[in-house]
Amino acid sequence: MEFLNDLNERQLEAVKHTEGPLLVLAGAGSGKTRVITVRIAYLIAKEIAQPHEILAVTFTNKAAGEMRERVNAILKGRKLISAPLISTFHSLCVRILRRDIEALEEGYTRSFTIYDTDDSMKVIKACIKDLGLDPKQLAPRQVLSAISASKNRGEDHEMFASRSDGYNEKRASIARVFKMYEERLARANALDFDDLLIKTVKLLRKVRDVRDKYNGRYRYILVDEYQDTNPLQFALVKYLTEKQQNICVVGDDAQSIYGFRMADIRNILDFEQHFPNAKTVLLEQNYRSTQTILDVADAVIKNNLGRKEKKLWTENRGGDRVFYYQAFDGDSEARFVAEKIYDQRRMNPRDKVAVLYRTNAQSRVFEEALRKMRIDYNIVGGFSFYERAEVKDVIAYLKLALNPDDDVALSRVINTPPRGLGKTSLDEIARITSKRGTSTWETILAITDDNYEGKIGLTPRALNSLKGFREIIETLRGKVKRYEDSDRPVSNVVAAAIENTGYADSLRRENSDEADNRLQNLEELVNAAVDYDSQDDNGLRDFIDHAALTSDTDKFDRSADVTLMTVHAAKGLEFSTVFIVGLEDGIFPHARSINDAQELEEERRLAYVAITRAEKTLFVTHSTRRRVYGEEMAAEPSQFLNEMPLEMIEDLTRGNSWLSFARSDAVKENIYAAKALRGETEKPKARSTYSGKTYDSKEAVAEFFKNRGSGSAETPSEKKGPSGIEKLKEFASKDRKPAPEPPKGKFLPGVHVKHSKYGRGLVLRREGSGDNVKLTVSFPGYGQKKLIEKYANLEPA
DNA sequence: AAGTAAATTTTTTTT
DNA sequence: AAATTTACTT
Repeated sequence: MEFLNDLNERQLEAVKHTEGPLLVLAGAGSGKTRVITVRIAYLIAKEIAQPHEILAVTFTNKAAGEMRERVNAILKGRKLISAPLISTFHSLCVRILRRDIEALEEGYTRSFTIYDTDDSMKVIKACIKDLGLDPKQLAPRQVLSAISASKNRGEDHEMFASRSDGYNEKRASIARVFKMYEERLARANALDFDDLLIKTVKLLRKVRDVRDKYNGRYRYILVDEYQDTNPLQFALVKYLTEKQQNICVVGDDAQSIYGFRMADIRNILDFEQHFPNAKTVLLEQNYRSTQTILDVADAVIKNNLGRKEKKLWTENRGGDRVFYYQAFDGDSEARFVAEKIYDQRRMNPRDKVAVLYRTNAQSRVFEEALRKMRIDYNIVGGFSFYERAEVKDVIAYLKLALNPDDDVALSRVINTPPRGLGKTSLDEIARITSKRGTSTWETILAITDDNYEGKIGLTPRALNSLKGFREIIETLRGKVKRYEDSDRPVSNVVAAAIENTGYADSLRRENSDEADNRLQNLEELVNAAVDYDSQDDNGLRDFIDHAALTSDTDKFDRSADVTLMTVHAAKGLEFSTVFIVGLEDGIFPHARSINDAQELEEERRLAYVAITRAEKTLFVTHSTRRRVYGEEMAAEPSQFLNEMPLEMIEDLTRGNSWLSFARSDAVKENIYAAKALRGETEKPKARSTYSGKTYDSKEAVAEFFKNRGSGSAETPSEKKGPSGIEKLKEFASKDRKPAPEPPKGKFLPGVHVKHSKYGRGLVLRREGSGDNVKLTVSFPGYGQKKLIEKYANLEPA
């Protein structure tokens, strides 16, 4: 068993402890995936378990795929009769439900449809409308996330309603939507992402036979990224391991970054209580990064309270300092990154580079800069292939063929391509449907029947179109059956859904570049289907499930030289060189997390994840101005930059930067200010709730913007002159299209003001004119406030 | 009914 | 700035 040789003692301990519950607390880069994969291989090679008796669960398809690959690599050469099941939580649930959901006796059948977030949103919107509620007051987005959060806590709509009776009108409205949403999903034989888990847990809880079956089937269960499990996933694991207790979980509490999806860090912290007699193995040796990078990461994460103490160490030598750059604006930040990548690629062509940002919206400028420099890059996230409208349309036809009660799919394609069934006709069909209380498809069947008795407010032409649509779907359904046992069950039907529904013809008639492009995408979909036919002998059903459960983060290509992605998407990956960009207050940490201590800690863990992705070289950048919603706003450095040890940072900014100011003698002499810069003056209690800029808490430090008379990041040093802000403006007018001349003597973005209640703050944004001027001002300790200039009584500060 | 222009909103993070 | 929704033509 030579594959055990390159494990350290701790890792070996984790691999060999096969019986009973095992918790592996694995720090970043400590060989977590290696432990899981080797453990699987060990179980098989030692014949402790048959391959098919092993279940490994991950969160992403990407992780599952990689794990599968690595297990295969270790075991290559051995003839195996079966394979371990390595799956995501959601695919595992689909697999179980496709077999056994009918045992739940809730009316769901095995041909249920999966609704993705988009589909769910459509149902929510329809519910809000049909209940006569105002979508302005009850944002569908909010409703959806409230419902999802509730579901993930393990509640149903009745529990939600019972927690909300009485005074809270909004909650009561949400409860009504919740109820209707559930009814509609049930009627459509559809499950949303949360339901996949909920129904599986329910099934295992209620039906003894089913629970026994899966308990018997999977004798060894492994869970990756256990710190990201939510209560439902925990329940699932608990039920699946009930009998044998051979559960091995691997995770790192410092990398818990899915709180917004109800992930509960206590699952990992309390593992020993949940599973008595659990053994715990701590992996602290890091094989990925330099000591410098680990020290920086550690300095940042130390600011979180309540975590399992864990100190990573490495045998790797010190390494470079962390490179820092302050840019003038988003474009120059991107240009800097592109240039550095260019240099890096020339010096070390084999090294992989990643650009990590907080939100997907930040990717654009970096894409443009890289394209200008002719650097090939790969981008993870954003638009996925399966999210394209034309692909979703065709998939909707296929879903409809498998489950015609799927109302969302039906409404998507009933008039796509246009068949003369406009709003009026669709409203009438909806009216009859809600009167009958059936699915839309059944209404269509009824009213297109020549013997239909009821009143139909449809024009003969519309009714005729409807008959045509019915025809199309029924033909497609026939094809699914006909090709089921052929050797191309998927691609034949996919092709039919494109050609025989009038979809392709309609695109061809358009005769535009755009339409051509869409046709090409559909060709790609057919290709994917052909692939699918040749690889697995799974049917159309699996193909559709795959499309629903595969996400954009799954398309990471390890061979790409340069990858752009969010920090979330980067979890579990590693790169020689990492750029963490947009380290600004309000971006990273995100503005929505800044006023909540818990969420701020999650942002900090996110920063920790980002830093620890780097093997050799780490760049951190921020910009002093940033476009948000199309408007330029002043931006302050992220508090996470403050938390990094200044002596480990090398400033690459040309001219003065926030960092050079932070280190300047003037500040160093003022010990208090220096400490403030490092965030060390906060009272312990205020610490975790503190939301302002730490260096701003001392007046001397706040002078920063004023004092750096030598100009912006881009301007080489000059003699002291006008204020920094004026310099910035001057620079702006030279470098780019002349900005509209702002009114003089007013509170412009970038100036500090004084407010009677909130004290000193920085103007971020100014909108409107005359008496209607609205200002967005950031007050340390109070967060961002929107003020009407006329009434706010601000003074220059 | 369908296409276009105007207005409005949007950004966390993801299975 | 871009995308989505609504209002308004034809």
